[in-house]
Amino acid sequence: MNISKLLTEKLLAALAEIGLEVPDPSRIQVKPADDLRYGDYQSTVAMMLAKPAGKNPRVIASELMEHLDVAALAEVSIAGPGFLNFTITSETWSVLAKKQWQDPNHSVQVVPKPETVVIDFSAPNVAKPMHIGHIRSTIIGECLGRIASRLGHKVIKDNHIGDWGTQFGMVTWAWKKEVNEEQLRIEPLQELLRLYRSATDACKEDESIKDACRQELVALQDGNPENLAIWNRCLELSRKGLDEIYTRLDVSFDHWLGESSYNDALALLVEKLKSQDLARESDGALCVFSDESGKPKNDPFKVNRDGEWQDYPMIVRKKDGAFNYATTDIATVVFRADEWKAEKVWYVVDFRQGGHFKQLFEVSRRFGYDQIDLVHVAFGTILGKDGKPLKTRAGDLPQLANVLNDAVKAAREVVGNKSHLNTEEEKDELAELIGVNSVKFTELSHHRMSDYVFDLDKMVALEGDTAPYLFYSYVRARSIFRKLEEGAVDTLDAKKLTITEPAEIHLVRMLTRFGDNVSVVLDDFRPNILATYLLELARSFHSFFEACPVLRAEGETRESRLILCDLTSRVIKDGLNLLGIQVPERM
RNA sequence: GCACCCAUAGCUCAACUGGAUAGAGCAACGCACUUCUAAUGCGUAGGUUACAGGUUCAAGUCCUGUUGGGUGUGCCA
Repeated sequence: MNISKLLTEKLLAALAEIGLEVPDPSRIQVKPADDLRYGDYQSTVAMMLAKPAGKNPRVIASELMEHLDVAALAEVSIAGPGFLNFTITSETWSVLAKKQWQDPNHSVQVVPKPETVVIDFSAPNVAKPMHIGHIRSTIIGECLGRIASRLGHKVIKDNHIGDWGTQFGMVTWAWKKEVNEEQLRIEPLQELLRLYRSATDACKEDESIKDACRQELVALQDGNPENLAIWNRCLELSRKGLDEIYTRLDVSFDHWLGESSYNDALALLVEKLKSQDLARESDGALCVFSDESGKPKNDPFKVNRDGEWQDYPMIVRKKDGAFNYATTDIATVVFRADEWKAEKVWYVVDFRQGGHFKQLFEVSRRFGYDQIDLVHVAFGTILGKDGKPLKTRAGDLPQLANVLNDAVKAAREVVGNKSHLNTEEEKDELAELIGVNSVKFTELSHHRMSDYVFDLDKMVALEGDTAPYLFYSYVRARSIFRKLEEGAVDTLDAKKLTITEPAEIHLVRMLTRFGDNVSVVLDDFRPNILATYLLELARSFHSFFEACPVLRAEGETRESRLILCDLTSRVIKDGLNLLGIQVPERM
């Protein structure tokens, strides 16, 4: 039981007793206090109800206080214009800490109604190495998947790779002309990238080559054996490279149903769209237009040009007969709903595709898929130090593998200077862990919609709001137990838990907020809430660790502090794992 | 032009969805290591939350407008 809910129930009971009418009981709650000077929890209920009741909020507050049956839990006081402040007693803190320590879930509550959630994330184009642009989707998606699973949902992580689009026409065109089998063996991803670039360069110079590339794509989609063979080899080679990166990032998928998986369904789908009058021909293409039901301003199928609202349809079949990503995306919704019985689909995709998703969701709804909850989990841009979208000197997006290597290199220097580890191998391993996870943690600690500057030095820095800071608090806590004999944790006795020092109380206060901070991430798809929470928890642990000797304390105090160290390290490890981050045992 | 997103300390970012005196980290300055890992802690300084109105007992948060930036805008994904 969560203390906030418990106090809310008590408050509702008190409201009923004094006979005050409550218009919307769901809005009555006792929340963690923003400012610890006013206690641990607070409620603004007296001020909310003052006006409708025609009473002074402080009067309501004091009536409530008289009828609040929380003496065993907290002290209550009235402050300011009518706040009810709850100060949790140290006995209650002890009980809460004990419960959480004994709970393998660390008081994370599963949802009452689990749902089937498909998470569509990462989705790189094959035949091109992953670049920095893929990091946000990949890391956020993995994190949301872990948290949703933990909260009891049935999660299906699907990597909807781009294995069927225009870029394949380009690669195939260049492959036929100039593939280097030697290079393909040595550095397959780089060779594929070279072919792709060669084709894009050629297209820029000669329009007819663009058409040739399109023809290669159409041939592939029609099942031309040579094109299919090339496609298969590209896929195989790319998959190897992608697996390597995903392993390094500790990201996994349940399915890899790329665009190609839906190819066979597209023709029939488009016929259905036509027969249901959802799609019609326009300029040779087959399009879905607005149903004219709403204001043009909010209509995803309208666009304003020179003061006039014009049609802006979703094209489901191009005039050359080929299907595009809109078509596959509709087919994908249908498949996920029909075959997987998905109740929710979360698309973790760059915000620039917002318009596309509005159209997709609307078409799905009109096509009869109106029960499934489709969400575009959008995110912003990663910037370089110049404040512009991150690019290499050559003007391309940096490859993800190179970025990770750079991060590990930077981490290695820091580790070399600071680490307590003995061997170079251990230090290399730690640098890999810190480097990769610093990139991940930086991503997850930002609000997903904000653009942020990619600054390697800051990510792996010695101090500050970083992954190493969290690692350090974990390692510090665990190091205590290495000083004890094996199995010392198992003999700890939580019956004797005493929490009295301010630093202890503050640590417990932070620990008890873990469950809520995990749940709230999914309210608006905000991993940064959990990341920020963990930093705050780590900070309160360091304060505790400086202020309260553990091994040198005696009796119940020593026992209690050992338990706090154990619990904190477990919660930090658990929380980081939910973000998708592994912790080191030593550093 | 129109639509979407963003604007908070010198810098990088928070603010539990409307609550009290807007918080952290970096950078700056001061203090604390023969003491459980100082990759740390404690302290000082730093703000008209872009601007102007409105709603509310209460606004960084909601609404309207303005300014500045990013993005999108018919066959790429």
